Order: sequence, then structure tokens, then C-alpha cells
Amino acid sequence: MARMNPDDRREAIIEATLEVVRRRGIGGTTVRDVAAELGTSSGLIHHYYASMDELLAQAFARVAGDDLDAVVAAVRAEVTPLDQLRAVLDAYSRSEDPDGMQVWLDAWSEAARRPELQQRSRELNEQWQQLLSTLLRTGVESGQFVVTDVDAAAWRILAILDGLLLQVVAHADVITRAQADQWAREAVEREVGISAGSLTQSEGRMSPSSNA
Amino acid sequence: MARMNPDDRREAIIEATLEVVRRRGIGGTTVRDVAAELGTSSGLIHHYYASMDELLAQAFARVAGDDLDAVVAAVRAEVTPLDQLRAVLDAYSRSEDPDGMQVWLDAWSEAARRPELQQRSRELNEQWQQLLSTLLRTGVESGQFVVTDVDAAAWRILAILDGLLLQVVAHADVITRAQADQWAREAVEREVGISAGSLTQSEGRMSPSSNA
DNA sequence: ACGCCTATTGCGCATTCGTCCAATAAGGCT
DNA sequence: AGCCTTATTGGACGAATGCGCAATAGGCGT
Repeated sequence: MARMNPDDRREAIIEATLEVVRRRGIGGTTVRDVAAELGTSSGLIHHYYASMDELLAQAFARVAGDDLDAVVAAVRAEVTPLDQLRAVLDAYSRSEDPDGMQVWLDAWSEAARRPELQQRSRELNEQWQQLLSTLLRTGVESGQFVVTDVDAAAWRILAILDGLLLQVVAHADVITRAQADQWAREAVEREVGISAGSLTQSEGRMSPSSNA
Repeated sequence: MARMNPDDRREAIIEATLEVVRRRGIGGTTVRDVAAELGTSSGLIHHYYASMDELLAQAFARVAGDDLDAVVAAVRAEVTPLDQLRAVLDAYSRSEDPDGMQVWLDAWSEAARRPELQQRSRELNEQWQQLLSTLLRTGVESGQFVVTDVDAAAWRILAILDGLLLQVVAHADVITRAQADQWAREAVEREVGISAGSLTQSEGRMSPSSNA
């Protein structure tokens, strides 16, 4: 393999790792698989990542961090809390392919056995929690939302979204994604005390990138 | 180890497997671990279960079925829909040790790659869904619950409970179990249109006038 | 009491894993 | 050109895995 800039190499390794993880799952990913996917040797992987645990944690942090960044950007692009909340749900519902969501399930499952993964997962969860909490708080302060306990509401919304993701990934053909998405929206509407349908997708307002 | 009736031995192996799975997770369970837990040899395990996959699948089917049976029994023991709903939440919140819940996460994660697990997981999910749906329907018919879409409500409740389970298992020290449990109860109360506190687990049926 | 069936043992085999390391090659610098 | 840093290789190593198998022992029918 051609010599490469260290930063680019690290990046390439992460991408190759994610490709394998999507196919085999976190628990089924080996160093040799990643090396083969990249077309290099296994030793090179360890030259850049001290342990397999660290590599998997960084790969997960990468894909999860991208998701979070996308949502943060989508929220920042809106002004009213209602539009921001809708942006969060839109981003969540159209977030990548089903294989990408499988990574989350794997991460939660493997967190108990991989310390670094658990640490990353926890950090990201807290950031989601904070994003939603501040969003709800501004909505309450401006009088658009009616929420008695902001933290509790933020947590419940996260639980609903995680539950949606779980059902769609694990039991794909029992529940359609669109249906789950709609039901999640109704739950959130009730949670923040706005009228039904307020959060329905793209109501007179189209998101800039419509393709997936 | 003393010679044992084949049926009893198979049962003992399943129980030992579950004990190990609760501690190490599905992916981290080995034949030797099960044998050690049982106090026998690894060869014995293979004498009764042809492969490790078969053993794990049967063990999961067993524990998941037990959980469901326990909830069904708890529901049957109550008469009013409100008490039944409370029974479901009680059973869910006190279902075994936190380590036992790790099994569900593992199962969901591996479902995508192991057809037997996915099939079993799907069946159980549908049974939970049906249990909740009929429970809610009778509550609506008797006028105690106010629910516009029973199926949607049942699904949302399941999503909340799964989300609760997920957070507690994956991020144990970020959120306390009691707190998550309380928040889930509040969500369910809102979902079925009953006053706050109605589902608080307490032996004495308090009048639904207490606040949070 | 004897013999047969099989539950049970304990080790070995082949494989695969993460990790490590000495050797090699590539490319920038003087 | 020569050198020197380091990206890259490819295999070795030890541990751990699922599984197979020959040997052992416990107990029931006769």
C-alpha cells in the first residue's frame, strides 16, 4: 500500500472499520477484517490504534458524532423552538440506512463489555439530553411549549426515539418506519403540549436536502 | 457430577447458561463458562446441545418467555384495567437484576444477524403488543382510559419501556433506575389519559389527587 | 451379581483472536 | 547521493474459542 499521510491513514482506517462494522456488527469485527477491507496489513492498524477497543470506540464516536453534528446544525438553522424540535425529529427519522442504525444497537449492547465504547456512548447520550433540554427550556420560556419537568420530558423523548430505532432495526418487517415515525411525533407533541399535527413532516417547509 | 435425568439435565444447563449470560452477555458466554457454572465438564454441554448457537437461542427463548408469562400472570391477577396497567409496569420495573436486562440488548443487537433470535424476538414483541393493546381497549371501553388510537398508544408505551431499559443498562450511572421508572410511569399516565400519580406503585390505592 | 447403556469426563485439536515485533521500503532533508 | 525518520509489512506468539472423541463411571434391567 502506498505511503500515506498519518491523518488521512487514520481516517481511512476508521472508514474501513465502519464498513466492516455495518456488515458484521461491532462484536463480529476483527482487526484482520479491517485490514482486508483496507487492503493492507493488520500490523498497520495497530500502528495507529493501540487496541481494538480504542479503534471500535473511535469508529463509533465518528458515526455517532456525525449524527449529532447534523442534528445540531439542523437545529441551529431554525429559529423557533417548534421548528427546531421538528428539525430534530426530521433528522432522526431520515438518519442514514438501516445498517447505520444497527451500529447504535451494537454499541449499546457491547458497552457493557468495552469500557471505551461505554464512555463514548455515555458522552453522546448526555449531549443529546442537553440539546433537547435546552431546546425545550427555550420553548417553555417563550410560551410555546407546556412542560412541567423539562429534564424528564427530554429523557422521555429520547426514550421514544431510541425505542423507535430499536423496533425498526430489530423487527423491520413488523413495523414500517414511516408508521413508527408518525407515532413518535404524536408522542412528542403530547409531551411538549402542542396540538396534534404540529410536528408533521415538511408542512409548508421543505428541508434543503431532500435525498438520502 | 451426579448422573441426572436427561430432561432435568437440559433444564439445568439452560439455567446455568442464563446465569452466565446475565453476567457476561450473550456474546461473552462460552461453553467452558457454562460448564464451570454448572460444575461439570464442557463435553457434557455438547452432549445435550449440538452447538453453542442452539444453546444460546434456547436460553434466550426461555428467559424471554418467562418474563412474558410473569407479566401475563400479573395482569390476570388484577381486575380493573388501571390495576392491570400498573401490574405491567411493576413487573417491567422490577424484572430481575439489571444484568438480566443485558440479555435483551444483546438479543436485539444480534437479531439482525441471527435468524432464530430475530424470529423469537419478533414473536415476543408481538405478544407484548397484543397484551397491551387488549388491556388498553378494555380500559377504553369501560371509560377509564382515554385513548384515540389504541395500537399507536400500545406501541409508544412499549417504546418508552424499551428506551428505559436501554438507558438503564447502557448508561447505568447516568440515570438511576427509580428515576427512569418514575418518568416512564408519567409518560404512560399521559398516554392513557389518567391523572398524574395514578400509576405510582403503592399498595394502598390512593385517590388520584396527589401531585408530583 | 452381572452386564449393558449412556451420562459424564477431561483432554486434545484446529482455528481464530488481539497483540507484538523485527524487517522492509518509501520519501523528505541536507 | 546518502541518511534518517517512519509508514508499512507479514508472520510469530500466546490465549481462548467451539467442538470431537476415547475413556470412565454410575445405575437400571435382568
